[in-house]
Amino acid sequence: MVKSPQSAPATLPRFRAVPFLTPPTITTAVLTERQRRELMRIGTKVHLTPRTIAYREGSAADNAFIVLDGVVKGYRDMPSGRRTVFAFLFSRDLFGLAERGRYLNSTQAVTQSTLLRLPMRDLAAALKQDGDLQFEFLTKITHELRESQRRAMLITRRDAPGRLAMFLMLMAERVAIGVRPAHVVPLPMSRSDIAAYLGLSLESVSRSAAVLEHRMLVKFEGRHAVRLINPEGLAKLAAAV
Amino acid sequence: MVKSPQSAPATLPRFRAVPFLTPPTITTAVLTERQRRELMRIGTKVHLTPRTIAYREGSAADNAFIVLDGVVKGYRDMPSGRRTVFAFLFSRDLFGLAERGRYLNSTQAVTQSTLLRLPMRDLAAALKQDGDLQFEFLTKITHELRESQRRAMLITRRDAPGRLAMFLMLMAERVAIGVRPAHVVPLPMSRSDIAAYLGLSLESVSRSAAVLEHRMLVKFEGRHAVRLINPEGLAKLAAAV
DNA sequence: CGGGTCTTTGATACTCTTCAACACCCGTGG
DNA sequence: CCACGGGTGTTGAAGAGTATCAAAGACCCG
Repeated sequence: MVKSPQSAPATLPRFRAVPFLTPPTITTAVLTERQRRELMRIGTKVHLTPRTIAYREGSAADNAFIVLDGVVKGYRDMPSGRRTVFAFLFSRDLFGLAERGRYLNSTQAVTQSTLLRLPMRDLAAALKQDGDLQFEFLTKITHELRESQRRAMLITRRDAPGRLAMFLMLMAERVAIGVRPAHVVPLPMSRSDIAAYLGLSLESVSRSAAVLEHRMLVKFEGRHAVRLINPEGLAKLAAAV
Repeated sequence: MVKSPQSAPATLPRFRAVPFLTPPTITTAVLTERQRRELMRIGTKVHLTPRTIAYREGSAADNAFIVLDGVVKGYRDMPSGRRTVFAFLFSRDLFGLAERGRYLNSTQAVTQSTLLRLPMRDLAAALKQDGDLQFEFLTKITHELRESQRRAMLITRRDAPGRLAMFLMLMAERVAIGVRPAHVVPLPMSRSDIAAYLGLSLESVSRSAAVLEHRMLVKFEGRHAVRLINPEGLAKLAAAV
């Protein structure tokens, strides 16, 4: 069986990131073998069952985390009881960098997950010493800033079907890095999580899904997968803004 | 005349950021004198008149920037002609870290501004060599990620007056760092910029401003300032979500 | 003082939210 | 193996709020 980069063993941490320098200048492979071992030395593996909370908003931010395997969501409960999901964190994502020593939002496992827990003090010390390693972190955080802006773009849209279309495109391109677009895209999270991510009501997500199906763009298969029937049409709708 | 940190001369760069480590661990002053001089050595000052574009979306991202003085906006034009403002960048803000050597959005001076232009290659080299300096950048980018998430929270709100209230609170706390809440808050940007930032129509912003005034929460003074009449009430409305 | 830009105000249509009831799926227990 | 129950997801109807189109008003600069 051929080992693809997608399914690399979750033993050593990696980053999912696009560097900001142009190709000819890239001297990084988004974590070298040595750097990954260094991170493993600093951190400890943590296994999370679905719905387990990694940390809560407001608690002491002693650790940063790297997702080795699985899906985690970062969210925040609003005073009104509404919940907002800021990000779905997948394998090779970094999270847990907080403000003034306190986490600003909570994180919960969506699926069975494995995390690498990195004590902030040790991590900070290691980063300051190893400029190249730290540069990878800088690249990664910048990448996450851009992803956050993409979500902001998504939320800016007013029409629910358009938002859902953009979301599906995001999920699709995540599983199809470099490969031809996957035609069946897994959706590990619940409808309610999707709604909280899209800033819509649960019902609107459901209706939008029906709209997309009626337009013959996609076909939802069970609760946790979509088949892309007409990827071009979906992309066109997603890009409309 | 006493020189406050707020009005420090725009000769040396600074960062506006909240560190992620807890106070006892903070060994940084958000750029030491030496680091600031190092950045000045790498970069060059650029003066921008209002409406001048620092760079355009899609162009080669050869430089990062630090705002020394003035206000700059980061925006993106959607296919539909709609414009989204992602961030207002103030003194001590960092911007221009791009993806794969291309800027993802455009930046334009809102007011007369002074920037420090930092060639990416030199900057990257300097950061890799000076772990402490790079840690400041990491802190700063993390700070901007949080600010991006705050905007996302803002956009998630459905009611226009609430969004505007949150925006005014943001602007107010920016000018009142450590000081008692300022009662007159400058709004350098146009209504249309505010609308693009809030994800609302221009008219909705105008109407929301009227609502806030009728509720005796604020009083708009001219086009570029607000007086906070009832800061607690405004904060309460802003926090409602 | 005048032109042009920016902003405010008004009326209508449209979409999403909300509340409510129903259908579905899955694990559990009989 | 089948029935049951709770969480999850879907569908329906009414109401709230903003976007849009249109026009008048305020402000700024030359």
